[in-house]
Amino acid sequence: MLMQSKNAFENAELAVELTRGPCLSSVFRASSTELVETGQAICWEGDDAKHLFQIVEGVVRLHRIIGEGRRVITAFHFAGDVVGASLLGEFLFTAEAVTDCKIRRISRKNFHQEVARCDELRPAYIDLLCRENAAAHDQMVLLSKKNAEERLCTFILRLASRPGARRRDVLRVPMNRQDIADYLGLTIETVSRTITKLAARDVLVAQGRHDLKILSMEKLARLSGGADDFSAKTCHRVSIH
Amino acid sequence: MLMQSKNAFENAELAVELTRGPCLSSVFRASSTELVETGQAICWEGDDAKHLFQIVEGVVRLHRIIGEGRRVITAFHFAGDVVGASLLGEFLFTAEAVTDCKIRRISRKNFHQEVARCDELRPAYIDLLCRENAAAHDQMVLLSKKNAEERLCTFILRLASRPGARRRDVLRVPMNRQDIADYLGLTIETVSRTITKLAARDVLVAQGRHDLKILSMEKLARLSGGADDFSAKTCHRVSIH
DNA sequence: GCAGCTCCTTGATCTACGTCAATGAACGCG
DNA sequence: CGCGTTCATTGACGTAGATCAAGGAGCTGC
Repeated sequence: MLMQSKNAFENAELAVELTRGPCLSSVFRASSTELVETGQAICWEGDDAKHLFQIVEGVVRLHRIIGEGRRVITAFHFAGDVVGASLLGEFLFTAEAVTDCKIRRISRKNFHQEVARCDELRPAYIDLLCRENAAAHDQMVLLSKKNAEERLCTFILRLASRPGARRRDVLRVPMNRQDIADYLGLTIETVSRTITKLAARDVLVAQGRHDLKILSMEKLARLSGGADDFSAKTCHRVSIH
Repeated sequence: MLMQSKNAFENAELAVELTRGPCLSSVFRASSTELVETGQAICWEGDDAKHLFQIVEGVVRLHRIIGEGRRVITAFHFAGDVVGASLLGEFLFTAEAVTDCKIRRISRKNFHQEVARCDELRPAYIDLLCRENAAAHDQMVLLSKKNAEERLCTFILRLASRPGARRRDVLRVPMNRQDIADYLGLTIETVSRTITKLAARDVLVAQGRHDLKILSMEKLARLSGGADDFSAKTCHRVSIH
């Protein structure tokens, strides 16, 4: 039915309303959507940051290359997320589509004009910047003090906490092992081994390359190493149940 | 004597003008300065973020505690820096004085009123948030992909790039080894051994606990592992001279 | 349905860094 | 000024995770 075909779209809008308030999303509403195929870049590290993007559908990774073949994924972004808000002059990352994506763009100039013009937009923008900062801090903690198992569990919890990411207890993991490894500061082999180990402990089971069946959210939360502001919340949520 | 005491003050003002423009600093100008002794906390992780602080003099570390005795230092801040700008509800870190400090504070409410009121303040505030974000990204790269030597060299370069941090080729390092280790995601022993190794290679020499004599900025830059937006700049600066 | 990818898993080994423990240098205090 | 405390260095050893290498599983296209 109509509902069905409109669904992904509506979900994106909904996600936006829920996470950022209606405001920031409305800036993009006038722009037409562009299609970006899996693997294609949306913008490049070092380029002039002339645009901001909103992800309407799909998953995007942000990465930086350092030296010979070292890649760091600094963030994943999902439907409703805005990419490029926290930039001054140039892009500090390359953004690439992890899955086929629909995006909208707005020029940096227009964006800032809109933000300056509309009093309700400004707090939403500040809010976004602060959230990005908080996320970066959590990631610094993860990279600095967590072991492989804690990193993986934290990552899975983050994914699982997105509304609609789980269908029953099956979690969709759109990115491949290399993406996960580069995000968590590990190798592909360690990610793989850690998943196997978690399966042996009845925490979760891999079902194909892109699905994880979560057997125990409690164990996952306990193994995530805490103090990440997110897992703290999850712990809480879990212990209340 | 009065001159003397006013001197540090003036320098802080100057540092502020240079790094942030006159605007954000002016918000704090009405506030009286408070003294914070070495080791004392300025605010605590988890507390309501009711104030923002500006460091007038001294060095401050921001840290988070995770689990049993794991501490992550997410940033160091220096004279002129504003602490607590990128927060929504509560402090995401504990801030402590690394050296004796003078600080000023302003209530979050007043701060946001001022920012909303003054059109010139807003870009300065956005600018600050974006810079913090960029710094967090650089740190994520460091923690995720750099080895001990690259981390240390990057850190020393960052310190050395602050105006006035070097007296001739002697760099003041106000923090102790544990602070450095917790900032770089290493242990105190590894930091110590790495300094020794750099000394053996004629890159630098430790002079007491808190001074490093830099023997070759070029080597330092080469060993820092690049791609950190900072070290790129430094490389440039060095190669021009 | 099988050929040929790409991506993932598993195993064997290697190593950078952590841990544990002892010694030595700096700084404050009586 | 020497004594004690704190902080830093150095050494011996252990280990989590990287690296290297060999299958295996899952798509894609004929």
